[in-house]
Amino acid sequence: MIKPLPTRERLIDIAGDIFGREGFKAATVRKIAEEANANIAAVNYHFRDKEGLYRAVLEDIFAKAFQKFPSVPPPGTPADPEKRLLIFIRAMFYRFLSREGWGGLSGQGKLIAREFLNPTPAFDDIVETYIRPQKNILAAIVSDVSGGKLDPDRIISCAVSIIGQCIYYAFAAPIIEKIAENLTPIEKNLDFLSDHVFRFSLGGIQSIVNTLHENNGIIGQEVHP
Amino acid sequence: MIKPLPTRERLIDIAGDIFGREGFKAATVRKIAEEANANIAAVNYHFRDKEGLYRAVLEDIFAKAFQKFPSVPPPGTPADPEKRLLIFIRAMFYRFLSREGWGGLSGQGKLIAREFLNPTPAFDDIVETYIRPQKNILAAIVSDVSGGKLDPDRIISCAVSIIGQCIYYAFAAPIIEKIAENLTPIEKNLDFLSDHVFRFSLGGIQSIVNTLHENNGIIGQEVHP
DNA sequence: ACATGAATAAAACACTTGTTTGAAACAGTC
DNA sequence: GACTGTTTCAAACAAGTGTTTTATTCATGT
Repeated sequence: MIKPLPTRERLIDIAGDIFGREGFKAATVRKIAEEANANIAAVNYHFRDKEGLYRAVLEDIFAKAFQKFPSVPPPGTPADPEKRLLIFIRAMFYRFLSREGWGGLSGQGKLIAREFLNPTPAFDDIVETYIRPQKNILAAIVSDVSGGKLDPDRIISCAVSIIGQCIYYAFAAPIIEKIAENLTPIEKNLDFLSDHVFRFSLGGIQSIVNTLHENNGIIGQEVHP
Repeated sequence: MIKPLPTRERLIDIAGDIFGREGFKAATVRKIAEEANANIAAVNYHFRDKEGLYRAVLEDIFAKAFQKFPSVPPPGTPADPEKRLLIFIRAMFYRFLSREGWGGLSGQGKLIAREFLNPTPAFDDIVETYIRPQKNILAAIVSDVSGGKLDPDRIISCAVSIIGQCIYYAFAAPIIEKIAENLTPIEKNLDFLSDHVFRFSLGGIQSIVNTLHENNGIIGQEVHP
């Protein structure tokens, strides 16, 4: 016999899914309350208003996922730069797409994607608490992998290239499913995808290091437009 | 003296912006009509209903952008695979982010991102008409760049990695702006960004080719979780 | 000048939305 | 068992939504 979650928790779980699937405005408190088996007024009682519920959802989603899938190896585990890169990439995939992460209630992943697209005021705190530290971790890894040969701007460019690949799988899953069935980012593909992005990115970084001397923008100057 | 656009066209332009910024549900026909200097009833008169307007917007956005920034060199222009890759990447960046593309009325880019996240029925046609052919073009380029050494699944993986990098810049622009000011994907950075993604991806493809013999999943097997 | 159809305008309609209200049910304590 | 604070519930409210209606203006061809 499983103890049922209290109303407040049920609301947060369901709301994360519905907010993500339909967006803040389109999601209605009526539907959220109904699917959570709660009364409509429960939202206002527990969270003041709809936005209060949304803030609670956002905080909950990030706290749980980063706790469950940390981006760095456990303390005391020595790891060379390449291995740290793989760990980082894999954590990202699992966080976004595994059943234990945001892939289970699949709307939750979309909620975050929506925040990237149109950050709400509530997201400012999240950026500082979770996103920026992640950027710094990855930047350090990229710097190490490149042997310290890259300037800050190029390090960040590479970091964005890496994150972009990972997030795109989560973000564009419905389209990927349509035009590349085999790569649908579901549980059993996560290791393959992590491995692919890892290798692709290693080569990418190396390539940036190797072409450092070339004058930017010379290549293909005559390409239109 | 510039001839003012007819109401129908003004509605499509403005609606693309507002739909993108706020989402289909949150965007109101009142606001769209007001900003387009049109009457509220004009939407229903010209497009039957709100969804009709949305469909018109979607079709318009894709038609214009792909006409303005084609992914392939002009007919009769011979180009080696690498050059075709650069052209493809650059076209993507300009389509998404330049003032002449979807970056001007910046909501339009977001509208497409929203469709990737949550495709509406109206998007099915777009996928077949525009997206799938793009996938095939890029797949052919990747295959050529790799010297024909990659199997279909890996080709598509690489293609997704490339597209992911490009789209991520458009999609996550607000966050990138916050944590990596120098790389804000605005007009003057597009060539730098195209060049970066081009080099990164060339190295990435090469790396996938070079590690073809390795058994998938062996690397980092003991990595948690 | 007139007739005809397309385009615009203001007002009204039916419906859904988030929120509030006041009463009822529940839990724990003395 | 009565008291108290917390939680749940059904009903009502005010604001905002997409759409329809009806009348008016505009453009064009004869």
